[in-house]
Amino acid sequence: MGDILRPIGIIARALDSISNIEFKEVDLTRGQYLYLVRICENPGIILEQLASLIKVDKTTAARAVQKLEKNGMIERRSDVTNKKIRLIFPTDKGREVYPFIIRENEYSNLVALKGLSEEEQKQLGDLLLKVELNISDDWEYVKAGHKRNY
Amino acid sequence: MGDILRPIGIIARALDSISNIEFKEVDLTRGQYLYLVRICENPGIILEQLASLIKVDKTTAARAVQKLEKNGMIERRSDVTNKKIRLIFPTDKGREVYPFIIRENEYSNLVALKGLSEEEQKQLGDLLLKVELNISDDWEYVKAGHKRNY
DNA sequence: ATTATTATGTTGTATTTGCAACTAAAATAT
DNA sequence: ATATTTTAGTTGCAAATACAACATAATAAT
Repeated sequence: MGDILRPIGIIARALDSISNIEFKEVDLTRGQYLYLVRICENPGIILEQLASLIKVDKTTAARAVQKLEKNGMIERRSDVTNKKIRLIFPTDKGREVYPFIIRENEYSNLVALKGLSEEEQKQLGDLLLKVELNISDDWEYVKAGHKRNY
Repeated sequence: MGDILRPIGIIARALDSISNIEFKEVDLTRGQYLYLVRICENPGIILEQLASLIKVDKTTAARAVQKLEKNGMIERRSDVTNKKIRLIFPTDKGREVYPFIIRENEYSNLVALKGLSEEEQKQLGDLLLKVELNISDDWEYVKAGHKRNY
């Protein structure tokens, strides 16, 4: 069976590295674009959902969101029915940055898929979604402190 | 055109997160397994090659290698013909850890590919290699300080 | 109704990551 | 032969990341 972990890691690091360099132009520091796009697309999302969506530790997400708030990109509102949760929304400033992120991501996607047929692109996307589903469970399991046996 | 950046990022973070937790058992701190496997498979590799292979900043690789050296996992030897480079080799201790890393990675790979047919697995692997090639050039380009226009 | 458990979020601390700037050897150009 | 550029590696700093431990609200169990 072929290994997919390594190419996936390589591609992910390369893309993330490129994005982080390019998003300095819109005053986003390392990693922040990840959170901001999700918040723009899911206004009212809560922290734990956000962390789970991105697959990042919740304390990392917490500090990223704190920083986005401090920089005026997002704002948090308390819920009326649930005093514990804090709903996260993009501000106007955050919404202005959003198209820039999308444009960059679309371009990187274009570069990544260069030379693949329409059919191949679709296959790749479909297969990656399956892999994402497969691995998500193990991530939650291991993060929750459980031990996989193999 | 479907987006592949997001699933790839999600999968990569999830897998890396799992690995980092599981490799504490063999006294590897975050990220170190990445370097150690490559060094074991390419004994005598130099730092810049290693960084480029993994797609990580060379200063990050430098510090990871320093730490692996301090912990007795790898050793560095100077080259006779080239005074500038330092060849990196695994130690016996490093070589002992290697099979553990491989076993964990193979298991994660298995989980990731669950439910995919042999044919699909092969396709996915082939397509990812193409994507890796596509994006590698842009990574080198942007890391070298150049600006992409899109 | 009270207790136990889970869900959501935060802070302390240690470590990793990477950009900037630098040194020096090697390779290339003049 | 000398000067220039590229290659390889390092250190200073600032920031991100995540584990541990915690607080408290919400939910479930008794």
